[in-house]
Amino acid sequence: MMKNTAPPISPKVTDPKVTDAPRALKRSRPVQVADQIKRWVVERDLRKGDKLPNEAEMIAQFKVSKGTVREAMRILEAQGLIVTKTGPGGGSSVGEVSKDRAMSLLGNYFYFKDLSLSDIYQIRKLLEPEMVANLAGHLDDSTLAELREMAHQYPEPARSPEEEKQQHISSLAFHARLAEASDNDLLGFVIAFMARILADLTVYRRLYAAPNKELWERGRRHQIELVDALERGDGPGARAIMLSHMKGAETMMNAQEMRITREFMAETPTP
Amino acid sequence: MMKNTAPPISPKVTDPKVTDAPRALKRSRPVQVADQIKRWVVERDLRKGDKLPNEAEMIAQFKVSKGTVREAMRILEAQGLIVTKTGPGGGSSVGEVSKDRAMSLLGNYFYFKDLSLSDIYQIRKLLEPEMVANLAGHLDDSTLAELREMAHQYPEPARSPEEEKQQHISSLAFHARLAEASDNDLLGFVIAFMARILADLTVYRRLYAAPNKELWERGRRHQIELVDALERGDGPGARAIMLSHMKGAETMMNAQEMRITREFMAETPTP
DNA sequence: CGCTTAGATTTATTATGATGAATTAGGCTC
DNA sequence: GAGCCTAATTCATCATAATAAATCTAAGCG
Repeated sequence: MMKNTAPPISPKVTDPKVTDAPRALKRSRPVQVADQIKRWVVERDLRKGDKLPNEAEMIAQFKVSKGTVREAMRILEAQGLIVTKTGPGGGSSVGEVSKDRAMSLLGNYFYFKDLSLSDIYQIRKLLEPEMVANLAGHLDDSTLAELREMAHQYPEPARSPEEEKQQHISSLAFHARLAEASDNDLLGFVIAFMARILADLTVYRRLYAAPNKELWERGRRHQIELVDALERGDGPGARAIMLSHMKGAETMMNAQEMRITREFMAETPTP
Repeated sequence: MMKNTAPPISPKVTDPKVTDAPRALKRSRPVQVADQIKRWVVERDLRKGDKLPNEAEMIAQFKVSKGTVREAMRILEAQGLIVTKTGPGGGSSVGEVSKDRAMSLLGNYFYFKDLSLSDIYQIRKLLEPEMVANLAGHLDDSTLAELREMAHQYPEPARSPEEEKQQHISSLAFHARLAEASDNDLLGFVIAFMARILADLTVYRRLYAAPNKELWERGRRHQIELVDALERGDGPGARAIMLSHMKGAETMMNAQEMRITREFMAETPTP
């Protein structure tokens, strides 16, 4: 598609090559080159795995030095848009942005923002029930089995703070797994992102629920009932269970007054 | 400025051959350096504006060449974590990630994801009513005035497709402005992000509502009533109006079956 | 005295070329 | 034909030098 010559997209981005003389915007050359490569990719509708020209060609194409090209590549690589390999058949190619990287980059933004737990739970209470209502009856057997296993992973209440923490993280992984199955990618992403923030809080700030046996037991029962409801396609039931679960979790967390992790999110190296 | 003396941070210059850790990842040197700088920043709890060592010091610190340091800087810059200036007193400093950049980076992720309009509206219907309920009674006069002006900007139905488009974008800007005022940064961000996606769709794909006079008039009335409700602190009323508005907007959009923009989100150069 | 501006200084930016490392493809041996 | 070895290709890193941009200093001018 989009085969013809004229680019149909409005170039509100100040093209530094075209408008070079009068309005030299103070974007560095590597950034300009990176932008040009982005446009180049979009215009050709390249997809994951499609290859880009090699370094030498780029140098010739853009009339810049090798260092500049390399810096441009690093920019694109940092954004997850390309991957680069050495050797014959190597070079740079289009790489789809991983969910992990997207969450890390977004996490960097909220590093400066001081999110509160109630901020997060306000959204969780809205989104997670909706998501499971969508999911009911739409999960395949292997996913259901996986969820069921996660729900049953800790049959007993925690006996140590460390175990408590593990259970909390495991519970968040349960939610992240649900999010992964969502048909609505944006909904799933936001939910998974919140789960990750909470997990990071748990790890870095030793945030975990006070060892309240009753609340914990109810949380576990919720997970199991939820999987049941999902399996039998009971959307409203799943929604209700999740809402109840969110309220319970919020109660547990609210005991902890806590601010968002002051740590740039590390990218988990999963190539 | 910076206490001189010994290099304070562990300069575990990982010689690519001698990686002490068993999980020796094949991360390139620029990436390693970038990671170390990130750690360095976090450990000192540096904030926006705090300065990093200059190039020469980094070269000495990390025992790498100039080019490697520059590539590392470009990585951090691409993520919005640092800004660099030339000249005396220049160099690199910590820069907080702008909302615009965060949205662009996240948009790159969804570039590959084919979001649908119904995906977006499913979430809007949940989040936007909640947000305005929070906002009621919490807006200062200038914000209210600003919103009111936006709501009144187009007193007449559009007479041309181009005007229609402008009105649609203006309406989205109204929602983005609301999101900006949200106390809940995450909630505000998600809503602003969706508004931006829809705006990009409008611009790039000529997506705008069919010129339905009645629906448009209702949308406009909604905005005005909403500002009124916000001003008098009527949370439930604001919520109801927004929900109704979202349903109306969804109806308009659903006429268009449309997929998300196939365009990397351009960063608007707003320093 | 105050303002302007020419120059010096600091710092990043770009360029060039040489050497090294990683990976694959193809050929060679058995 | 399987497995190893060599060679070719491509990026990765380093080193050096020249350039450009921003700021500071202070001389010069009115």
